[in-house]
Amino acid sequence: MKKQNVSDTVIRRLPRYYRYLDDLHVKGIVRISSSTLGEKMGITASQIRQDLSCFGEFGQQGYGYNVDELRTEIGHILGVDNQHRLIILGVGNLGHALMQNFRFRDAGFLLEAAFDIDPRLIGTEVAGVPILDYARLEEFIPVHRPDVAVLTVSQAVAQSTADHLIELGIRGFWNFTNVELSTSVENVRFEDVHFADSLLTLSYRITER
Amino acid sequence: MKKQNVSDTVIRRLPRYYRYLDDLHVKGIVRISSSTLGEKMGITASQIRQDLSCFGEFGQQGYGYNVDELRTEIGHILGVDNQHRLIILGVGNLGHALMQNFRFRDAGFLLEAAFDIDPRLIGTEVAGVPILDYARLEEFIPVHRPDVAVLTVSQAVAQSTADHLIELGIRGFWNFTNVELSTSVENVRFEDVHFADSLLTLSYRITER
DNA sequence: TAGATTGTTAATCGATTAACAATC
DNA sequence: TAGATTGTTAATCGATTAACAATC
Repeated sequence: MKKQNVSDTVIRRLPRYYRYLDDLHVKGIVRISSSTLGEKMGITASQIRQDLSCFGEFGQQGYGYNVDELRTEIGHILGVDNQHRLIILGVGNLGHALMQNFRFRDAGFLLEAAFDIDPRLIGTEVAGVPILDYARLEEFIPVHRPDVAVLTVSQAVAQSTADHLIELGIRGFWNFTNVELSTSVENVRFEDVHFADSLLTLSYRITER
Repeated sequence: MKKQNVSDTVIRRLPRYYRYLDDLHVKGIVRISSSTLGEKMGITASQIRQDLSCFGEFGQQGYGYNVDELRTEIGHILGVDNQHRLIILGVGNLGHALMQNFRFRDAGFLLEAAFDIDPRLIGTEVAGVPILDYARLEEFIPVHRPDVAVLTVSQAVAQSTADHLIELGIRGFWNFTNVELSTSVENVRFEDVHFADSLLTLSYRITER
């Protein structure tokens, strides 16, 4: 029975299921039971079945789950076959690293362009993706209609850049600045990658007390 | 009354408190109540007081909290004044970006060196930090005794690199490879930064259904 | 003193685990 | 058919919120 609103706790586990299932698939494993998967992942079989039940019925009694099928279903739930379009704002070290290394395709995203204000970067390409002048954003967005903006600008301009992009219609932000963004506009989603927060929790855990 | 084992949910909120308090401190704000802070952060005053009570009593009835004092206390709990030492494994785009941009100092870490196998990188420096030959790891670690290794190597060698480092005594890993690491050695902590998982949750949230 | 706000206990809510009938 | 394993309901556990006496 499908749920209306699935809790954030469940959503945050989906990519992990997706990764494990993809791995099993690559290894040529065809079927898996919730208990075997649970063992591998270090969680209970109950949790897996409970999580999946939010979205439908994907298994078969006495058999378990077809790995490829379940992987595809979870991918679908996550929206990886939606071909979301995305742009990068700020081609510093981190923006550049993402352009060069991150498999946007695997997450179902198409990287259309990157933007910067540095004249030495504008007009060049990284991994086949053009770096355009930030000033040309306003003409670019209505034409290409990207869904998501990756924010790899400096902290100082993070909020103002976001505001500008929201005004132009962007509704999803993958935020790498160590700033929490906010807006009064409806349906804008921020996904923060807080490096510092992550390292600090590690610091806590290795601190003797 | 201090708790023995503080739950992970609480720990993961501490860096956020730390950030907000630091911000208030920089803005020159001296005191704050749990309700005002809660409003700013979008959480309840109850939660703040409950969270803090795991570690001690930091406020004063009728007054609230001294911003600078509470910030310092939370920093202490997180271990930022421990001067943890850290090394980077793999100076690709991402390793390089972290060396150049990330404020390790602010998180209480001292970046001692980076390691790579590329002869074009070995012997050079980034932001004043030397890049050394991976082959020299075994002589380096016993001398400098780093606490944490940042893993920015390729997926393919992630687990084997971790195994090697664990053998040499490293007990904390800040893991940027999209692989989940494991070990049978006690007291080893992994903190994963899963870019793909993060982007996939954003994908879910912007997908119409 | 009166008002404000803490730390903590109790109540509520949500998430995880266990149990089991249904069924492949 | 018998064994295995699902999806779901019920029980448990943990986390969040509310309430309030203590007190600055």
